[in-house]
Amino acid sequence: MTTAPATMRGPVQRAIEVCPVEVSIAVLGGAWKLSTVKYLLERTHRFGELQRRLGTVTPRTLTRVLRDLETDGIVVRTVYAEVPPRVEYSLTDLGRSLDQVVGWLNAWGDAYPSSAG
Amino acid sequence: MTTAPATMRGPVQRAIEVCPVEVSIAVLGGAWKLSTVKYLLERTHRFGELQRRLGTVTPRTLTRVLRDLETDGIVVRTVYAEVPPRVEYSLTDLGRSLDQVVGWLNAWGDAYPSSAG
DNA sequence: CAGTATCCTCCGCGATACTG
DNA sequence: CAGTATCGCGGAGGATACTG
Repeated sequence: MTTAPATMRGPVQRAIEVCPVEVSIAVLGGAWKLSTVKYLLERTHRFGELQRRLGTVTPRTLTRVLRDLETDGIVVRTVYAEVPPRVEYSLTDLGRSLDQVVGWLNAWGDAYPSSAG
Repeated sequence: MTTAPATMRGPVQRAIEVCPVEVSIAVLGGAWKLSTVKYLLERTHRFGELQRRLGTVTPRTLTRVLRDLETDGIVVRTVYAEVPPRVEYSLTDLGRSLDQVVGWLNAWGDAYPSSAG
């Protein structure tokens, strides 16, 4: 129904054997992934935009993050045949279905350190 | 207010510099962590119980997972001076505050593969 | 029962430099 | 602008064996 991954990444496959929450972590865990989704929930972004908003991510890492999210059916990559090159990243239906989840995790992470000293 | 970590693990510290969602991932990301929390939301568990319910986790890994969750203020470890030894793991207030999050992630992960082939 | 001790492998992620 | 190419390190997580 929603957008579906063509091939399944290893970590995701293995997670399915364990528990649904492990599937979520296999897809969304790892640095920069949820931050990227969070920005894409806001609006479509270009590669450089994402890089600047994320702050300290390297191009290589951001590329892999976006490729993973694309493989997992979260992100769609659109290339425009222009000069200079323009590539836009947006969310699939499945990606947009993360709206609530991202909201909760953002709120929980935001409240987290306040309980510490 | 809720239970607070005494010391802060490196990944969590670094995540704070980036985005609240990265904090959540720093605490909850990684294999077995959310599954463990999910079972502990159900009720208190002993070490061996958790190991059996998780299925294929090694003792070494489960120990580290539980120590991390303890350091991060999610889990409480209670040792009973008995023979044979008995150790029980339960959630802190902060850990219990993950109820909703775990529910969402479990539901999302459960629906995830159905959209694929 | 509830872990430790050792060892080892994979790969996530960063640093740096280069390109169509 | 939007990446790729190379290199390297640290740490997550498994395999196996042992212990208070």
